[in-house]
This record gives sequence, C-alpha cells and structure tokens, in this order.
Amino acid sequence: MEKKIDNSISGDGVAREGHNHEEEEDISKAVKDDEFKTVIAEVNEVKLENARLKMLLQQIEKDYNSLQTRFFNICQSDLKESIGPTCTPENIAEVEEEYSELVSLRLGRSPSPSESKKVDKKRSYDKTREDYHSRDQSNDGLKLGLEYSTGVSESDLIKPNIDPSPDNVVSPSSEVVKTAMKSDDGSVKKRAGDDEVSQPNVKRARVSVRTKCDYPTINDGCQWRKYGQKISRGNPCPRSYYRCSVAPLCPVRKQVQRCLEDMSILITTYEGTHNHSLPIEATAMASTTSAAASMLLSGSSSSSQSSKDFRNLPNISKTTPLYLSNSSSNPFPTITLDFTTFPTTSSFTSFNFPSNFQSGSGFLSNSLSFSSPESSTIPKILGSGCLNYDSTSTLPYHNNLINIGSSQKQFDTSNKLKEDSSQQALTETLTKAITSDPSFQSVLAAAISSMVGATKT
DNA sequence: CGCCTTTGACCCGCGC
DNA sequence: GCGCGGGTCAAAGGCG
Repeated sequence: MEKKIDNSISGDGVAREGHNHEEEEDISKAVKDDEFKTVIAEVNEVKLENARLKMLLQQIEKDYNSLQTRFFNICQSDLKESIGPTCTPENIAEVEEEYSELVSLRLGRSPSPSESKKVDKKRSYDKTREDYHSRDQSNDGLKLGLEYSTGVSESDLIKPNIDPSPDNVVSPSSEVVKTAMKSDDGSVKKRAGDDEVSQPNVKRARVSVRTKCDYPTINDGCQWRKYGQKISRGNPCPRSYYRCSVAPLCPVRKQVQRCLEDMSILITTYEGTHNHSLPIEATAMASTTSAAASMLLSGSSSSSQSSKDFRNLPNISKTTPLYLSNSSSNPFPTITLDFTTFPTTSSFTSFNFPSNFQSGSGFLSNSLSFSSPESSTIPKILGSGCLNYDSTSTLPYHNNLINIGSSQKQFDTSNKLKEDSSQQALTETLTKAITSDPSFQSVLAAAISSMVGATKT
C-alpha cells in the first residue's frame, strides 16, 4: 500500500516535473529563437553593409581606372606632340625614355634605366641597406592618389592632420635605419642619428626656405641643436647645421646660410620628417615643408637629369643660383619656398606662420610658383611670393607669376585686365590641377591646415 | 647637471 | 690615387 502511494506520489511528482521541464524548454527555445533571429538579422545587416562597401569599392576602382586611362591618354597625346611629324621608332623610344625620367608620377612607372643603374649600384654598395632600398624603390616606382607613405604614422604623428610626410618618401629611413660607417680600424660603427643623410643614393627631398631675417636663424617653433658649421665654397657666410632636438632620434635636419647676394636673406633648408609630436607653433612650417617636399618627390625626376630638363624648357631662364640649390653640390631634389617678396594683389594667403616666425621682418607668403621640368605632370601653380620647384637648381621665381601646365603660360596677377580675362581659364586649370595631382592636393591641404591653425591661434 | 655651441678632425663622394 | 668640398662627429667649454 505504502509503496503504491509512494509510487503514485512519486509518479505524480515525475509527471509534474516533466511538465515544468517542458515549459522551461519552451521558454528557452523561444529565447533561443529570438536570439537566433536577432543574429540572423545582424548577419543580414552585415551582409548588406558588406555589399554596399563592395559597391563603393568597385566604384572607387572604376573611378581610379578611368582616371588612370585619362592620365595615360594625356601622357600619350603629349608624347605625340613632342615627337612631332618626324615620328620614327627611335624618336618614340627616345622621347618615351625621356618621359619616363621626367614623369615620376606616371602610373605604373618603372624606374628609368638610369635609376635602375643607380639602384644596382646601391645594392652593390651596401647589402645591409637592401631592405631600405627596396622600400625606397617601391616608393619611387608608383606613387599615386592621395596615399601618403607615412613612416610617421608608424611611430608618431605630427600634430597637423594633414601631414603628407614627404620624407616618408624621403625617409622611411627616418625610423630606425642606422647608417653603418666604417671607422679607421675597419670595424663598423653607427652614426647616431645619421639615418638618412649618409644614404648616398636615397632619394631625399629638401625644402629650402628663403626669408628676410636679421637673426641668425628663423624661429620656426621647433627646437634645434647645432651640430656643425662650415664655410662653404664661394660664400663667406658660414653654413650652420642643426638637428631637431625635440626627440633624440628625430631625423630632421636643417641648414642655415645667408644668401651671398643679399645678406638679409636667410636660406633655411629642411630635410626629413619629424617622427614625434610638434609644438603647435612648429606645425605650420612642418606641414608646409612636408607638403612641399611631398609635391617635389611625387613629381621629381632624379637630380642628374636637371640639365636635360632645362634643355627641354627653353622658356625658363635661370636665375641667380642659390648655394643650397647648386646642382653640383646638391644631389638632392630641392624645393625652394621664397618668402622674401611681398605680393600686394594676392588674395590667397596660403601660409600663415606663427607671429614669432619673423613675420615682422617681412615674412609673408602667398603662393607657390612652380617652374618645373616636370611640367607635364606637376601643375604649375600660383605664384607671387613663390615656391620654386625643381629637381636640383632653383629656377626663377617671378613675382606675381603663375605658371600653368606644360605650355608655361604666365599670368601676371598684378595686371588686372589680364587677370580678368584669364580668370576662367585659370579656374579651369586649377580645377584640373587639383583633381589630377595628389601632390598639389597635399600642398593645398597643408596650406588650408596652416590657415585653419592660424585662425585658431 | 643638462643642454647647447664651438671647432678641429674625420668620413665620404666626386672630379681630375 | 689625390685633392677638394660637403657633411658629421665628438670633445671641450659655456650657460642657466
């Protein structure tokens, strides 16, 4: 009896338990279903997003390809023009070779024969630098679009957002690549902080800034430590060598020298990119020089071609040489920003340096004047004040000149009539320049950032 | 004490 | 190979 009761009780109990368990299972099942549905919905959303991104990517690729085609067509048409009616295969080969040297922005460009030789020489020169050189080659070979090769980003960023980091092109070496150097006893020692300078064939851009300044050096907001001084040939004024002392491993250097023609003009040449944060007052100069160097590198040819380049540009008259831009003594592509002139009719103030940047001594810049052999690729922009762009030598910096395109048109901005009549063409050309040349965009960006920075401070 | 400038020596590339 | 010039090193000294 007891057992029956027990059984019945226990049986009831089991039945009840089973019922409860089923309910719980139902509930958990419902919850799981909900979760499953949610996950599926999320997956679907992700899929949609993915599809959208794919489409975007395809669109970008499409745009890129069309731009590439257009660019190539332009190159081809220029090529044909330069070949002229007497068009022989030899001619074509010759001109193409020349183009390959002149146009470093050329899409998919492979190094010119001379460059290849250089590279080979480099490799035989020092195997320890092979990695670096291959990187350099890759930088050299194809630089396109708005992508800046920023070694800076790998370590530390300069404050301005727009940092084209020319010297990433210039100085990926600015990271930790130390130059080996043989000492007297034959052993190999390292030169502290000599990251890029002793890379003999590395393509390095320099940005030369001409300012009217009574002080020994301009105050660009950065901290510098002098490490050497030399009296260069032909100029009684000594050249001083400074190294950035903000960060111990910063590869940036600058040379300061007075101009022989005008002792009031101070020529400051910057080299390298800061691998650390900069004080806000130093960012304007840093971004500007970076942008300028970026532009230089993206469109520069090797220095050895300067004479050939000049030959191709009879319209460009050579001006008084600067010591730092002497092709024989300066194997590096150099870009010169001339802030010694004062345009009166310009409305485009591109570089506003901090007030302590010797603005009182007449430092004011308004634009860039490009006189370049690479006219086919580097848009000639704006000038009064001036930025002279060239591979090795400083080309004439005409006040109030705008050199545009390969035709080397010159717009006298001081002449209002001409300005009005050419306004439309200028706008069109500038639009083309902005849309076609990433380097120009970088300079423009730097200029804008400088302006924004100036208004903020 | 740390940072900077000065300055002579040294290294290296290049032209002859 | 040698000389020249540019660029850098590193010891010594100054300065705050």
